[in-house]
Order: sequence, then C-alpha cells, then structure tokens
Amino acid sequence: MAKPTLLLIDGNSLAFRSFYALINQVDRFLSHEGLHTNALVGFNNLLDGIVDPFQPDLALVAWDAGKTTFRTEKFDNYKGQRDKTPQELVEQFEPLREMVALHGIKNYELPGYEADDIIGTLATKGATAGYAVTIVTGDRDMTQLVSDDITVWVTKKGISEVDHYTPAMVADVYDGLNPKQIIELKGLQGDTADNYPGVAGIGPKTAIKLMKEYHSIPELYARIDEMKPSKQKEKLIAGEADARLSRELATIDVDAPLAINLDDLKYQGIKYEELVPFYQHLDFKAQLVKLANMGYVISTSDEDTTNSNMTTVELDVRELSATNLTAIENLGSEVDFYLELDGENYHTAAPVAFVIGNQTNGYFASRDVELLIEDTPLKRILTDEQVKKNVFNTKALVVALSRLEINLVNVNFDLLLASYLLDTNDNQNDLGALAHENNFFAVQTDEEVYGKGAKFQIPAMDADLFEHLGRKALAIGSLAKPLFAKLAEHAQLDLYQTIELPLSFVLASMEIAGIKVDAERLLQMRSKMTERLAELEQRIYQQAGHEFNIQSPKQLGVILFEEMGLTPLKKTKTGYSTSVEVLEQMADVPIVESILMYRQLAKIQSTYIEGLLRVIHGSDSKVHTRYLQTLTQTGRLSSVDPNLQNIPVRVEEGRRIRQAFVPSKPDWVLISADYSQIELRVLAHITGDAAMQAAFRQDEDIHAATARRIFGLAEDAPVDAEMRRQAKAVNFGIVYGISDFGLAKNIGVTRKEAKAIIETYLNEYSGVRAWTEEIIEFAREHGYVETIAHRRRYLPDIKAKNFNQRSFAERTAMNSPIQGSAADIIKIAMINMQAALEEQGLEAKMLLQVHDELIFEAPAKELTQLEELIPRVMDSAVKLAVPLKVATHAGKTWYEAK
DNA sequence: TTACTCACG
DNA sequence: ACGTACGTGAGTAAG
Repeated sequence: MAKPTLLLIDGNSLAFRSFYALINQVDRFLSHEGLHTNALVGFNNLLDGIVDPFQPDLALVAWDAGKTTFRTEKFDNYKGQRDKTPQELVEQFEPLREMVALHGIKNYELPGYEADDIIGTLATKGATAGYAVTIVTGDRDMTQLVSDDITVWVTKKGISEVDHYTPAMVADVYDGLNPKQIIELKGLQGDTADNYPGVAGIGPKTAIKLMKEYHSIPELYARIDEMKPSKQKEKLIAGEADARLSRELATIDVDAPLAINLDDLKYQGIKYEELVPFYQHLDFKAQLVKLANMGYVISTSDEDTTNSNMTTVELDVRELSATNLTAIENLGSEVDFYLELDGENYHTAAPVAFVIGNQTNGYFASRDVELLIEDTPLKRILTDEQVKKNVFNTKALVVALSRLEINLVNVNFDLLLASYLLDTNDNQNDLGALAHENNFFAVQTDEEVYGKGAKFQIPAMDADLFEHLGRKALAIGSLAKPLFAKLAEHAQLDLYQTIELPLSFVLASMEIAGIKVDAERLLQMRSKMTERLAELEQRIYQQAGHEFNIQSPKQLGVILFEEMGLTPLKKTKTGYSTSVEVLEQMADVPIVESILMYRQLAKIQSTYIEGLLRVIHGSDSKVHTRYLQTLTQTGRLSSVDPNLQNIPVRVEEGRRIRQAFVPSKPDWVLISADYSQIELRVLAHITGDAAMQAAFRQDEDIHAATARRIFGLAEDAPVDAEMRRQAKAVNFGIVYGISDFGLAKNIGVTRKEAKAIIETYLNEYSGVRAWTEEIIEFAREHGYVETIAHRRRYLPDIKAKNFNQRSFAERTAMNSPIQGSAADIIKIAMINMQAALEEQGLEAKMLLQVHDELIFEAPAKELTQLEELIPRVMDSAVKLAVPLKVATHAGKTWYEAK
C-alpha cells in the first residue's frame, strides 16, 4: 500500500521568489484597492500547480515569525546585510496566509524559529510516522533534509518549474556528497544572503573537495594536522571559529518546540465558494473565469457602484430552426444580439452563427444564417425601431448585416464602445476579455474556445458553440445596466449616445462605400518603380563593393560603420541606427544618398503600390478600410486593411500615389476638406490664452504670430522663413507636451537655447503656462484627464516614482485633451455632415477621415453647393472661444484635391 | 514575435 | 541627474 503523504511548503522563500519573479511589473499587478498582487499571483499559481494535483493527506505552509530567531541570538549579524523587505511585498503577507487557508492548507509560524526549522521538524516527525514527505521551497539549502522518505522540490528560475531532490539527485549535484554534508559545505563557504561568513577564501569548489576527503567540519579540524602546509591550511586554521559558527547557523533545526502535531495538518481541499470573494477582492480575473466555468456563482457587482446585478452562470440557450422561429417573436422590446464571423475583417468574413434573446426569455442560437436573411421575425426585430438591441461592436455588425441586406437600427448598448469610453487603457477586442475586465466572468474568451493561430477552429458541436455564443449574449445583456451607470457617473452618456454610437453608423457607411483605386495606374507605377529600384540597387552594390541586403539595417550598419568606416551617430538596442535622421547627417556620402533614395522608393513600392494592390476588392475595384473606433488612447480613429490615414503627401514621389485614388463614377470628383490648425485652436480654447485667441480671431498666420512673440519682433514686422519654421516647431512642441531636449533636437538649436525659447513662449502665452500646470495637477488629483466631450484618459503613471514614466504621463496629460478634443470635434462634424448630405438630398458621399480632414466624392454638379455646405457644417460642429476654419479642394483624383 | 524603419496627422 | 517630443499601421529582417 502506498504511504500517506505530507506536503510542507516554505511560505517565506516562495513568497519572495514569486515577488521577485514579477518585480519588473510590480506596478502592473495592482488590485482596485491599490494592493500589490504580484507575489499573490505567483503563489496562487504555485498552489494550483502543485497542491491541487498532489492531493496530499497532510499539508502545511510554514512562515517566518519575525526577525529574531535562535540564529540571531548566536550571531547578531545573521541576515544582517539583507535589504529591508519591500513594502510592496510586506502588504501581501496577510492576504497570502488567507489564500493558503482558502486552499485548505494550514499556516504555521513559531516565534524564534524560521520556516525552515518548522519544516525540518515536521519532515522528520512525518518520516518517522511513515509518511512520504515532500518539501516545496525556493531555497536549495533545504536539500540537507533529503532522505529516502523526504523529497525536496526546489523552484528553478521563474518559479513555475521545480527540481526534485532525492538522495540520488543530491549526490549528482554535489559530486557524491550526501544531503547532511550540504550543512558542512555551507559552513565552509558561508552564505552572503544570510550574511554568515564561512572560512574566508574557501568557495564552493574547494568546499566540495575538502568534504569528499574529510566528510565533515569536525572531522576536518580533528585531522587538520595531516594536511600539508599550504595557504589553504592557514585559511582553514584562521577560519575555524567562523566555520563552526556558520555550520551551526546552516543547520536546520529538526527538533523545534512546535505547538502543533501531524494531526493538525489535515489537508481540507480548496474552499471554492470562499475563494470567489477573495479573488474578486484581489481582481484575479483569470481565476474567477476558471471558477465561473466550474459553475460557481459570481456577482458582477462592483464595490464602487450601487448596482448589484447578480448573475448566475445558468444559461438557457436553445437551438433556433425554421420550425421554432415563432419563439423569438415573444422576446419583447429589448434583445441581446451577437453575430459570429469567421475572420476579423467583417467586410469579407463569412457569418458563422448568431444568437439572439435576453435574460428574461432565454437565448436562441443557430448556424443557419439564412434565417436572418429571409423575411423572418429575426429580420423584423433587427430592423424594428421599437426593439432595442444590445450588441458588441455596432460598426462590425452594421457592416456584416448590410451584406445580408439587413439594416440594423436602434442599438441601445454596445459593450465594446461603452468599455472603451470608460477606460481606454483596457481596450480589448475580445468580448470575453472585456467582460472579465468589467467583472462579468461567466463567459470565456474566443482564444479559450476557438484556439489561436493554426489551431483556430470554431467548435463543430452545436452544443459547444451555442453555449459560448449564449454566454457572449448574456455578457452583453448583463453589462448594459452597470456600464450605463458608470457612463452616467463619468458624465459620458452624451459622448456615448450623441457621438460614438451614431458615429459607428456613419463610419459603417463610409467603409461600405469604400474608395475606388485605379489599379492600372498603380501597375504602371510599379513597373517604373521596379526599374528605378533595380538601378539603385546596382549602384549601391557598386558603392559598397559587394552585394548585400539593403533592407537589413544590420547588414547596412556593417557596411557603413565597419567596412566604410563612417562614424555611427546613434545606436539602437541591437546595433547601429541607420534611420533617416542619422543618414541625413552624412548625406554627402554617395552611398548614403543612394540608400536614402532606395529606402524612400522601396517604401512607396512595397507599402503603398503593392500593399494597395493587394487589398483592392475584385468586385468593385475599391478599397474598404476598417476604422478602429476603440483603439487609440486619445479618441482618434485608426485605419487598417488598408491604412488610408498615412497615404504619402509630404514628398512628391510618394504623393503621386494619390493619383490612383479616384471617384467611383464618371463625372464625379473627390473633395477634401481640412481643418486649419485645429489642435492649436483647441489649445487656444481650452487654455483660455488671450493672446492666442486674439491671433485666431483676427485670422492671423499663427506660426508667424508666435515667431514675433518668441523672437521679440514688432506686431507687424515681417517674419523670415527660418523664424517661422522654428515657431511652428515650438507650437507643435507645446501640443506634444514640450521638453527643451525634444525641441532642441527638432529645430537644431542647443538645449539651452530651446529652454530659453520655451520660457519666452510661456511668458508670452501665459494662459498656456497656467493651463499646463493646472492640467498636470488635475491629472495628479483625479488620475485622468478629459476632452471637451468628456472623453477620458487615465494616467496611472502620473504618480510614478520613475522620472521617465512620470514625465511621459505629464506630457500625455497636456497632449491628450488637445488631440482628443480635436478628435471629438471632427467626429461631431462627421455625424452632422452625414445628416446634412441626406437632408439636402445630395448624392455626395463621405469616404475617408484623416484626423483633421474629410474626403468626399460627389457628382461634379454638386460641387458648388458642397463647397459651401461642407465648411459650414464642419466649422459649426462645436462652438469654441475661437473660430474653426476649414478649407476645401476638389479634383479628379485625391492628388488633385489638394 | 520583436526590432527597426518610415508613412501620416 | 534622470532621457524625452503626441497619436497611429505596415513592411521587412531576424531571432
């Protein structure tokens, strides 16, 4: 019969190991109450990974009771050099014990003794009583306890893996010595961590050699006369007292006066119900998901809201088919709806399955997408203005449904959008992950259910798929109320209801419309470019003396800075930097000129010509970008597949790419409309700076006006181009959260000069100075900053001890309200614009947004009307203390619409 | 996957 | 003294 088992865990050493394993991210493991949890996370994984599969009969976690032990009495410097335990760890000790208890394991500590001694004593007792003993620790010294009955598991780097020390393993690692002799080794070597000396000049190698010959320290000194005279012998004689003391200190006490017996250590098993609130307290999302999936009830209530929405994991999902369609006619006036696609690009991905329903009447799922298309109650609900829809990602759904010719209306709650507005930091595109962030755990992430990469697969079993989809719908439905409450608390209901949600529909139409790309034109460009690149390539090989991969910064670095002996001006993490700013400083070297040109053309070729050709839809010769509405930290949009917000414009070569963007119909034109200086106007508005506001009210050239101020010119003095250039850089710098270093680098002056310029600027625009100070103070006090439309950005690093992190947060505090308010404005303009076009019965369509610019296509005959309408709608989007200014340009291609 | 480079506002 | 401009996406190389 197998022996009963006793598991002994070294709490202190494992807590330290866990803590330091995640020390780099210590500030990322913070509970909502501000408790650090990195050691708790590591320790929890350890308990789950070891105790759970182990199912011991007896178990104990031993802790150190305090600083003074019998060892400090013998040697008052014991552990003397050790740094004070960091506060971030100290605060985790109490919860660690609580966690151990909830895992069904006894905690124990004994004043005057270390955890080692408690373990040593119980291990010995256990072995005698016939238990198979296992010790888990982060401290290899414990291997001195190893015997036939006692195995010691020592964590390796990263704590998740352990080495199993048996007598054979000890012999293997210590060159044939037995476990008890580890004490002798420590006696000779000492221990820097515990701060006891050993014999000066004896290290691990010598110690092992000596013990192989003399077996133990007492025997060594008994036989020391046998030793031939040597430096080593002298050291041993001089260090005898230290050796004997160190040996004593290294010896684990196996007879500590414990107040507990083996009987007290019965393993209780995990107390799941009690773990739920405990994990909630610590914000252990992943653990809560695990428990939810095991069927434990988790409340979604949040301590800081009054809402207490209890959700059980019981779920009612039925399969929907043509025969029971009538069931959904009785769902009522509010439904949760989710449509699963087989890919992330909703313009092309195929619908896989859907789920509809609500908590009151249950959920219905089906793989039969045809059910949506035909004239069924489903389609009627989705297109019914009277039925509220709760969804995840309105825009994706609108586009996907529009491909099925379903016009989705009356979206009430969008989980993705609402979560993004509440906290841009935890923007996730996975419904499950987002639900977890919002304390709803009865749903898994797609990765958990579908796998990822090559393993991605939608479950073949209806039951599995429908369960997952049902839970998604349930998550959406359950979170509507609490998230609306939070939006209200943040004064963001308006932002959600009048800006972001309507914008989803506007963006969907723009994406669906797409923009036509002249593939022929791109193909012409490509063949020309191929020739030019081939020529350049040959020239570069000649200049270098041999062939190499020009596109490899690593190989290029070797050519320039080793073979050709040029001076490297900047380094990256991995080697020499070969970026434009570096190469431009040595541009009179012929090969460098060639490389800069090659890079420019290669970029145009691969990213724009070939990149665009790849994404043109065969059906309509258009590209249909996707705007990511819930990604940026500032509230801007971003654009992918393709990115139409970074089409070249600054350099003529690249700008010609725009010749390939054309209207979708003959006799139509493209019109671009851009806000002039929107960010600086926003700056003038929110800082309330009188001088800057006056400049905009008088429609002055703002950069020239700034140049006059920072260079002390008269009000009507002419401003030369260089001064204007510098002033422009300063204006930009202010928007970015200026630093003297950044400005100096940008305009090529010394840091000191830059500092002086900034100082003058802030004196001249004193409202700006006051505001920058105020906004940083606001961020410190509230932990976030916001835009004119109450878009919020949290800045946890504003209080960071690390100078860099803190400085970055301070610059962000200045930049985000400006960039974000500009984003608010153009979003409002887009919604109004869409409405105005409809109202006026115009054929014109809004196609693209590029942060401060909108691009339309329209019949040429509407041009005159649009040239009045577009600027009027855009500049009246919001009322600021300064006017907004919009310029329009029209042409047969995007290139000409400048 | 990460680093580098470079396109845009 | 610290080491910096803000916000993005995509292609290529190389581990």
